[in-house]
Amino acid sequence: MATINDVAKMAGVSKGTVSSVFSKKRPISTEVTERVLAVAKELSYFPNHIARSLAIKKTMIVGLKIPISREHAMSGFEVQLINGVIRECSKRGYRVLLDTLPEHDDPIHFAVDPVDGVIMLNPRTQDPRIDRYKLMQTPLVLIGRPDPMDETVCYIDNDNVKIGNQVGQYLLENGHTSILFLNASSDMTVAADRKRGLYVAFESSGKVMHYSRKQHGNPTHYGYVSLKNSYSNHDYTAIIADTDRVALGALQATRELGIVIPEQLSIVALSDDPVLAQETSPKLTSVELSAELLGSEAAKLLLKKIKNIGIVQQKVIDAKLILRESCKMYV
Amino acid sequence: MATINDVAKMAGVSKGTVSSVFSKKRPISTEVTERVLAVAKELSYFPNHIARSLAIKKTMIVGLKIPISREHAMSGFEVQLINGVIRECSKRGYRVLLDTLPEHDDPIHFAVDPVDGVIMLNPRTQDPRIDRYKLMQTPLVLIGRPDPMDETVCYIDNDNVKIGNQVGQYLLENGHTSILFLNASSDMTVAADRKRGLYVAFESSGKVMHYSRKQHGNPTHYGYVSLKNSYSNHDYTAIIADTDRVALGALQATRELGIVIPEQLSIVALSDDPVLAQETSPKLTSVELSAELLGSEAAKLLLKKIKNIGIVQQKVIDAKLILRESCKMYV
DNA sequence: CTGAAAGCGCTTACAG
DNA sequence: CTGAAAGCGCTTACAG
Repeated sequence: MATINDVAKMAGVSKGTVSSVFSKKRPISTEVTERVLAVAKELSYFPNHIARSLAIKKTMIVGLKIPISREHAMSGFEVQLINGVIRECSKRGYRVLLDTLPEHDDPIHFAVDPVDGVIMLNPRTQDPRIDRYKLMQTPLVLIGRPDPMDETVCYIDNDNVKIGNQVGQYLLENGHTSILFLNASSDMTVAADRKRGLYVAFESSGKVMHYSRKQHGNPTHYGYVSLKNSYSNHDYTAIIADTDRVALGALQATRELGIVIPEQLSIVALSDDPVLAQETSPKLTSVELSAELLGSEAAKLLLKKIKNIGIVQQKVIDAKLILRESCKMYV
Repeated sequence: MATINDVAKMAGVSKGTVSSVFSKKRPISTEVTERVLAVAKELSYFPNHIARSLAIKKTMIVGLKIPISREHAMSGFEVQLINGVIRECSKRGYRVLLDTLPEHDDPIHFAVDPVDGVIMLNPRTQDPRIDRYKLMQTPLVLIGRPDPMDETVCYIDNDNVKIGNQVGQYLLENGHTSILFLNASSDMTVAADRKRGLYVAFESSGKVMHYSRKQHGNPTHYGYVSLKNSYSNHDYTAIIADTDRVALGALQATRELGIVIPEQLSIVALSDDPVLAQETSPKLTSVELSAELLGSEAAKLLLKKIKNIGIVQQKVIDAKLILRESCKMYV
């Protein structure tokens, strides 16, 4: 690969000049410009992004830290979210470095990446990475709230307490008396928040709430097995599934069990791929988390923070319960 | 941000030594190691990935060029494909730089990116980027064949002629007499290839094939409008939809038109999201392109090529027609 | 086991 | 409008 030096020599100019004809940061006479361009073409010279980044300390790349399980495909939620950040970034000329590598807790392996800022999905409790980004002064925005809460960090989140509460309310108002909550795994703040919201709704109702947490593994399988194993011993009137894929598994179990939805059992999913939810039969009642919006708002905020490192801001994205066909109204 | 120089000075060693402590490329005494680490921690030093990349000429990042429309979400095909490359890359410690930016045809804006190689989805006809990557000696693998054909470039592809042919055969064998082919837009090699395969199947059959090409815009809308506008004037017995989203649109039109599937009209989709295809009603007969496999094989090949720039290799991924419920068998 | 120095390929004041 | 030189933050022979 030819370097800026090669073309400078062959064109008989300084590398500063070559640099300028490519960057247009200072005016160069047309004759020199043409000569340089001709030589560049002849030598197949292309500017080196890395060297440039090192010099100007900016890459026009945004890092997206998103833990994707090795075994399963991305969920609809993740896909939409990625979509949101890509779209927003691409609008402003940024590209996205997808980082799904398992995190080293060892700070020695923490390097400052070739990015101008990072978006981090689902920070863990006490996530050490948050402090590290602070130390390296890398602009950071979380999707999902930091735990413990820290108002000096930027984040975008749903109000998951509210979501849990709302779904609980809805079910109660429609006469449900016994529900099964198939929650996310317990290390996620969303799981805790939704559970809390739901509890508040049920607290004084006297109704029964069964509870289960996802351990690991295939979400569809989780939904399937949970229902299959426990339905006969309980009289659920409704089940709340952590995601649409969990709901899909549950749906399958109901078919095999001969349970008819929503007459004998209602299902609501908490995270929803709008196109999938409309194609299931019955169509899935679900709460729309607006994953795409979470993503694009996170990107917007990050890009703002990259321009102006000082700002700290949080934003909660509204979620709404979309009534479709999988829930029975008892009243 | 502290640099390697700062810690070297404060620890009273050379930067080569600091470098070695972090990279472990040459042995450093434990006492020096500890001192350096302590200082690094105190100064919040983190190695700079960019500087390192410049020095060693390697980034452990793979570029993925994938044109994603600004308006619509990624298709299931794209999602699975991305999944495949991410998974494979992440296994080997590589990260993925997602580049959805519109390509400048202007070679001036072509820079050598901070990547060790690139995967390019759907190269255009006469794609000038292919030559440019050759010139910059960046390992490249295409997903979709180069057009015109060039056996010196690495690529992974389905056999789209065969796919078109197979679907045509299947429809013919089942007694279909008039079909509508809702093809992809004409600038894609897949469109030409599938059309050719289909033609070959229909050639001597005496059956009618109506043909339409996607212009742009929403695929679901394309399927919806195409069917809605033309069904009354023709007697299609089957329609072939370029993707499952096109099929979804067509399905919607059939509902509004009161056409019952598959009794009055059969539908087969050419690109398929397995989970979606199973949730539609009726379940969609479709050909599985194995997008995830296309992605992971492309990544495998690229990683191989990064190790050994010399190799050139092509691979065709088998597609299979999955019979579900949306096609009637007339015989 | 460690250091001094050149080098990776750019950019950018400073000077003219 | 252009050049010479320092600098961005690392790595790596070479020498000891």
